[in-house]
Amino acid sequence: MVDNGDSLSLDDQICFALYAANRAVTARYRPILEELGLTYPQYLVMLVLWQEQCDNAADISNPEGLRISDLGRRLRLDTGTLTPLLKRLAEREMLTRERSSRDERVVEVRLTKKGAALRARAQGIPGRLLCGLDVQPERLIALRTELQDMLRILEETGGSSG
Amino acid sequence: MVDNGDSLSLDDQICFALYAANRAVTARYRPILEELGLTYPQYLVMLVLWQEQCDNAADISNPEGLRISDLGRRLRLDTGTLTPLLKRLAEREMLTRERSSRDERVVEVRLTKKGAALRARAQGIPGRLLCGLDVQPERLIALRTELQDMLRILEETGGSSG
DNA sequence: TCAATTAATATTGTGCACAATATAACGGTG
DNA sequence: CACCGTTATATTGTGCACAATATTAATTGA
Repeated sequence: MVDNGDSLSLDDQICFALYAANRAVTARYRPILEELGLTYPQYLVMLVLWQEQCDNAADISNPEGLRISDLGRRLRLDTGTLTPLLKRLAEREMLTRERSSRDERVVEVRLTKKGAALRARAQGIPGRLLCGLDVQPERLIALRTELQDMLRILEETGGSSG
Repeated sequence: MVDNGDSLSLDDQICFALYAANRAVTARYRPILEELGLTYPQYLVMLVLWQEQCDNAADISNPEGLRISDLGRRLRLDTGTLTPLLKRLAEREMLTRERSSRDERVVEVRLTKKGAALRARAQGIPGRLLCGLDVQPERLIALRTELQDMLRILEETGGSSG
């Protein structure tokens, strides 16, 4: 079973392994996130906002807010995905969307109290997921590192030449 | 940077690494598959059909065809995804959808000549992708194995108990 | 100052994913 | 045969993803 990279067998394709594993993990998250009223991409957005709030804990007034473009950079998502997603989260009062007064093009996203409070309920989620998984933590960390490396390589060797 | 599984940091989450890497790989495929007029999930369907055709090479008449339910099992997709996808591929004459005469519930999917011929043009795709990627093949195979293991574990420890 | 350019977000359209439900066909039992 | 539970696929509705385009605001430059 040598993989010279030219096989068209489904089972030989790393791309399919990635595709199927990703959906399986998302499916595992789904019922847990449903308790919080979040979809998986919405959860990722909240993770960024919660992180941001921690980083800005020193500031009292937190005047900045996170731009949609910054969210997009972190999550690798564009506005076609983020705009409606953020509107749904805003409808549920998890966050606010406000035009920046300094630059009217910019929309600043901020957690509401409700959104910030949700963090406590999300705290146990990563643990609960790994819990049901019979895999050594070191192996998961190794896998994560490999995936991050691959992502970095894919993003660095970007566009047209190949 | 210890990961006890309780971090809510985006960068610590294997789930995000999986999510982002999957989309990055899919994005890398997109322009190549566009040459064949296929989306990425459509490509996966074609992979299964091409494989099936190879396996049945001994049969001359190939009366069986692949059931939608079999496709779904292999790709881990349900009819809500597959039915419209297969209709689009049928419109483009890549495959045919026919009710089984023996069991009218079943829809049998078969490659057309055009669909079968596309295999030749797809042959080089895995190679072209890995080519632009500065990663040792062994590392990719190891990553694939890890992902397949994870998928298996996720599917075995299935539903409600946790 | 005002046209041109750039930047940030929004909108539109297509194609997945998936939950929930519907439809139709099979298979067995009385 | 009529009834019933099961199986296979289809349909509907919601929510991503992403390409392409539009909109509005800031910036630059004659």
